[in-house]
Amino acid sequence: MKEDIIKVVCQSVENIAKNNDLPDLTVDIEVGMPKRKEFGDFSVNTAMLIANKIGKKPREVAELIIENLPPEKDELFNKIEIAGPGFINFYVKEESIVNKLLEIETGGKKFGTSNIGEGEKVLVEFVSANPTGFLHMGHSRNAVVGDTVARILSASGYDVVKEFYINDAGRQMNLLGESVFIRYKELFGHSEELSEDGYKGGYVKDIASKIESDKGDSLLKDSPEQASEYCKEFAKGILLEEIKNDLAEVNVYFDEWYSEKENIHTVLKGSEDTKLNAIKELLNSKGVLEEREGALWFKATEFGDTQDWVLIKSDGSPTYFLADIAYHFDKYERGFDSIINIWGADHHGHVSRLKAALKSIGLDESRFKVLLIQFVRLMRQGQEVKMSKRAGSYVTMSEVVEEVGSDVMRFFLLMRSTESHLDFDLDLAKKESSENPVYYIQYAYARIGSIFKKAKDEGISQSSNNLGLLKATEEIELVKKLLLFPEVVEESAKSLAPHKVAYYLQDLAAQFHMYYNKCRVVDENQDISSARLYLISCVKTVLGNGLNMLGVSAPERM
RNA sequence: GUCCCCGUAGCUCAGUAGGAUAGAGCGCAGGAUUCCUAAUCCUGAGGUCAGAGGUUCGAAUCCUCUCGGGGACGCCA
Repeated sequence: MKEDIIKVVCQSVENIAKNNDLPDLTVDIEVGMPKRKEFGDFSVNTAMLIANKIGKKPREVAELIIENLPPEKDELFNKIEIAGPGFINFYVKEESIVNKLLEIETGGKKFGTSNIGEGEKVLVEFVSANPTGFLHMGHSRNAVVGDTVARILSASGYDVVKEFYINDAGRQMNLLGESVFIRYKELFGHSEELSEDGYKGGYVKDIASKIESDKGDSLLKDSPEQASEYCKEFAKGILLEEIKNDLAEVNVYFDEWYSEKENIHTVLKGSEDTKLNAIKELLNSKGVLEEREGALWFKATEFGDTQDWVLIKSDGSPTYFLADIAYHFDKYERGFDSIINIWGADHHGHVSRLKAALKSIGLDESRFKVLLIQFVRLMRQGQEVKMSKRAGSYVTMSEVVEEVGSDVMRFFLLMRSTESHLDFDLDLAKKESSENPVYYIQYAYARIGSIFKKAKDEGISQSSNNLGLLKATEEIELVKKLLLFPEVVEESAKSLAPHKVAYYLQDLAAQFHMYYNKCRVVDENQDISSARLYLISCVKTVLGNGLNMLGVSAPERM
C-alpha cells in the first residue's frame, strides 16, 4: 500500500521538477500512518521537505504535488487533502486495501520475508559462555536475542551462520580442571582446599563422581598435571552437552561450535603455526606492537582506543584479547560480509579495542557490529532475586525455563529493546491469562483456529470472491495492520531489534480480539462469512509467521 | 576522572532517518456473554516525556550542560 503512494508521489515530484526546471529535486518519500482518522489512511510530508527548494510555502507545494499526481490516483483514492502545516493526507479506497489480502494469502509462510539482505553472508556469534558451569539468566537473554536476530536476518534474505565460540583455553578452564580433580581426590579421602577462585558449585562434585565411576582411582596414579588435564577435558565435554541441552530447551541451535583451543591454539593441518602466533606476527609486521615491562602490548591508542592493551603477559602466556583478535581475523578470512557479535553490556569496553585491532591489520571494521545487551533482573513478588555466582547461588536458565516454559521465556526476553534493562517478572510469566502477553497472542491464533472449526461445521469456507464486502472500519484497519508486517520485519532486521516484532504481534492480536468482539465471522450471510474467513486466515498467517520468527509456538488450540 | 546504556502514566515499557491533540500492557474504577473459547472486549481516571539552554516551520526524538539510576575502565575471561 505504501509503495503505491510512494510511486504516485514520486511521479508527481518528477513532473514538478520537469515543469519548473529543477533537475536536482530529489527527495525520499516517507509515508506515515496518522494516528487520527480525520487525517486519512496515509500521509506524506514531502511538501514540507521540498518547500525550500521550490521557494514556495509548504501548503502551496502540497497543492502542486496533488495536481501533478498521475491519473491512477482516481483508482486508488477516495480523497486527497492538504492539512496542517503541509501534510498531504490520502484516503484510500477500501477495495484497494482489502484486495491486498490476496498478496498475504499468496505469500503464505513467506509473507513478511524479504530479500533486503541479498544473500549477504552474516556470522552471528552469541552466548559463547565458558564451559565452566551452567547457563544462567544473564546468558538467556543473549541466547534468545541472538537466535531471534539470526531468524529475522534469515527471513530478510541474509545468509546467516549462528556460531558459539567455546572459550576452552586459558585460566578459567584450568581452574575448572583443578577443581574437579580436587573433588575427585576427596572421593578417596584426600582432603584439599579449593583455591580462592576455584569452582565451588555442586556440579563439580557430580562430575568428579562420574570420573570416579568411569576410571576408578586410576587418575591418582597419573601426574597431577595429567590428571587435571583429563578432568578439564572430561568436564568440558559434560558441561558443553549440558549447555547444548539448555539451549535446545529454548529452541536455540547453533550451526557452528568453534573451539578456541582447537582453532586458535592448535596448529591446524596445512598451516605451519597456530592462528595465535600468526596473528601476533601479522600485528608485529604492522608495527603496532611494543615491548614494555616484560610484556607485549598492542598500541590501541593509535587506532582510537583510550588505552593500550597487553597481548602477551610477562610470564609469556597470551591474553584473552590476543586470542580474540585471532578469532575475529578468522571470521573475516572465512569470508563473511558482516560479522555480528551479541555481547553483554558489561563487555562494551572491549568493542573499541577489538575494532582498533581490526583496523590496525587493515580490516574494514564497518563490517563488524556488536549488539550490546543490557542486564536481566529476575523478579519474584516485586523483589529482585539476588544471585551470587561466587557463592554458586545463581538461578540457572533451565530452572526458569522449567518454571515458565519455553514460549514465555523467549517472549519475555524479547519484549524489551536490547538497550533497556529487562525486569523478568516470574509471577506474570506464570499467569495463564490476558495479563500475560504471550498467551494473549497465542490465544488470538488459537481463536482463529476455533472459528475455522465452527465454519467447517457450518459448511462455510473462505473465499476471496467477496472481499468487497469487508467494509467495516475494524476490517479495514485490520488489513492495514497486516500489510505493515513486512515493513516491521525489515525494520527489525536493519536495526537488529527483535522487540519490534514482539510489539507488533501484541498490537495485531489486540486488533484481532477487538474485531472478534465486534464482528461475527461465521454468520447467516455466507458471502460475508467467506470473506471474513479469508481475512482472519490472513491474520492467522501473519501471527504464525511472526511467532515463528520469535521462536515461539503457535498453538491451534488452547 | 574517562566511556557506554537508561530517565516517558502509580508499575513495566514502546515511540518507526525530527511531524499533526504522546501510546500499550499491568494496576485502579465501572461495564459487556440467548451467539465462532470471557486466556476476550468496551468506558473512565491517570503526563511539566528528569531539568535547563540551543538547532527550525515543528523536538520525547538531534546538540550542549546539570541532576539521578545501572554498567565498564586488569599482565581476568
